[in-house]
Amino acid sequence: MTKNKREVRKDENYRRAEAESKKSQRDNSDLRQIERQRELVAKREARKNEDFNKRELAAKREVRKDKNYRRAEADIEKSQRDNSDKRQIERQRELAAKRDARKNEDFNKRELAAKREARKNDVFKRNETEKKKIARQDEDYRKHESERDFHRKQEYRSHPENLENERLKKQSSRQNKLDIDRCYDKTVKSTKRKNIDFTDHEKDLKKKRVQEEILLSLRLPFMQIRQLPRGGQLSVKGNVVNVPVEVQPTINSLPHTLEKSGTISVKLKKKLEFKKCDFSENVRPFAVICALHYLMRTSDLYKSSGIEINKDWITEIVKINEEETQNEKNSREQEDNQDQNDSEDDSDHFSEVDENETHVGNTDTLLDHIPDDNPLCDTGLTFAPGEGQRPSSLYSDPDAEYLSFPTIFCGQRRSDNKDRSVSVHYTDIVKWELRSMNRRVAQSVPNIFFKLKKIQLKT
DNA sequence: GAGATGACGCCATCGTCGCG
DNA sequence: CGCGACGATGGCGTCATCTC
Repeated sequence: MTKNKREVRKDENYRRAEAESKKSQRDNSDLRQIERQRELVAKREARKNEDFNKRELAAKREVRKDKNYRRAEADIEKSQRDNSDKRQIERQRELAAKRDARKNEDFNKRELAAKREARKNDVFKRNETEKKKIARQDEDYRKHESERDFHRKQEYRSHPENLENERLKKQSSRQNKLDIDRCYDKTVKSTKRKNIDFTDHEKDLKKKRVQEEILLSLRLPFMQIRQLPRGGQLSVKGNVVNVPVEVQPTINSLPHTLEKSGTISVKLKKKLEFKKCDFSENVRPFAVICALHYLMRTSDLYKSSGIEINKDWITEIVKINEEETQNEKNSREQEDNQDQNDSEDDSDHFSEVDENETHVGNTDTLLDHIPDDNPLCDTGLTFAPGEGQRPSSLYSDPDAEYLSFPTIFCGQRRSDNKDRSVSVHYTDIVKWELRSMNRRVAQSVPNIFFKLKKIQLKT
C-alpha cells in the first residue's frame, strides 16, 4: 500500500491535491487548537533544552534594546521596591510592637517578682489564705471549685503517664514523712508530744479544789489512804475501786449562782443514810459549773457523757462575761495595783481565786456575801456520789484515769500508742508525768496512788 | 483464722501562684 | 483584686502480709 502511495506522490497532480486538502483541514478551528497544544508541548520540551534557553535570553536582550520596553521594566521594578519599603515599615512596626511586648513582659516579671516577694511576708500570705477561706465558705463556690478540680483531675488522669507520675510523687512524699517520723521518734521519743498535751490545757482547771474536782469526775477512784504511824507518810491500803458517777444530778442540785466567788458548803458521804461525812469543804458552784462547761466544750470524753447544763444560766453568764471584759479593759490599769490583794487571797485558803477571776469587784462581792453564805455553810449540801453504782474494773475502763482526775487531764486522753510510731509503756508515761515541769501530777497524792495501783495491776 | 500493720490508690481539700 | 490552675497533703478504703 505504502509503496503504492509513494509512487502515487511522485505524481505532481496528486501532491497538489493533497496539499490543498490539508489547507482546508487547517482552516477548521478545532484542528488548529489541537495543533497549537501540540506546539506548546513541543516548546516546553524544547525549553528544557539549554540551547533553547540561551537563544531565548538572547532574544530578550534584543527586546531590551527597545526603549519603551526598558521604561516599562523600570516602572515594574520601582513598584516592587515600593512594596518592599512598605514591608520594611511593617517589619519595623512589628519590631516596635515586640519591643513593647517585651517591655510589658519585663514589667510583668517585675510585678510577679514583687508579688512573690510580698508573698514571702507572712502577713500577706495569711491575708490571702483568709480571703480564700472566706470565699470557700460560700456553698456555691465550693461546689463549683470541687467540680472544676474534679474535671481537671479526670482530664489529667486520662493520661497513664500522669497517673504514674502522681503515684511516684505520693510514694516519695510518704517515704519522706515516714523518715521524718522515725527520726523524730528516735530523738525525742514522744515526750515532747506529751509536753504539748500538757501546755495546751487551759489554766483555769489547774486551780481547782479537791472537792470541786470530785463533783466533776465521771469516775471515782475509792481507795484507803492512811497516814503511817511513823513519819506521817501516806500509804494506800487495798485496791482502788473505780466507780462510775452520774454528774447530772449533782449539777442539777447545785445552785446556779451568778456571783463568781459565792461559796457553799458541800459534804460528801459514802451513803446519804450515813451520818458521818468523809469530806466537807466550801465549794464555788460557779467555778464548778464553768469548769464543767469548759470540759463539755473541749473534751470528747465529757461530750459523750451527755450532761446537760442549764442554757439560760449559760446565756446569762455570757452576758456577764461580756460586761466584764469591758470592765476588764477599763480596769486593767487598776489591776496591776491589785497584786497585793491577790497575794492576800493566796494566803487565805477559802478565798483562793482563779487567775481569770482576779478582778477588783470580786474581792468586794466575796466580802459582801460571806455573811449571806454562812447560814448555807451550816446546813450545806450533802452528796453521796457514786451511790448505788456498780464499780467497774480498771481493765475494762481505759478512760478511768482521765475521768477520775479532770483537773490533771482536763478531760483529754493521752495520745494513744496507736498514734505513736514508737509505743511507749505506761510506766514511762507515769515517770514523765511525775517528773514534768508541770507539778500538777506530782502534787496529786490520789493520782500517784492511782498510778501505782494501775501499774501493779498491769504487770 | 482473726486481727494488726503497712503499702497503696483514689478522692477531696487546701494553700499558693499566675493571669486578666 | 478576683478567679482559675496546680501541686501538696490528709483521710479513707482496700489489699497483702505478718503475728499470735
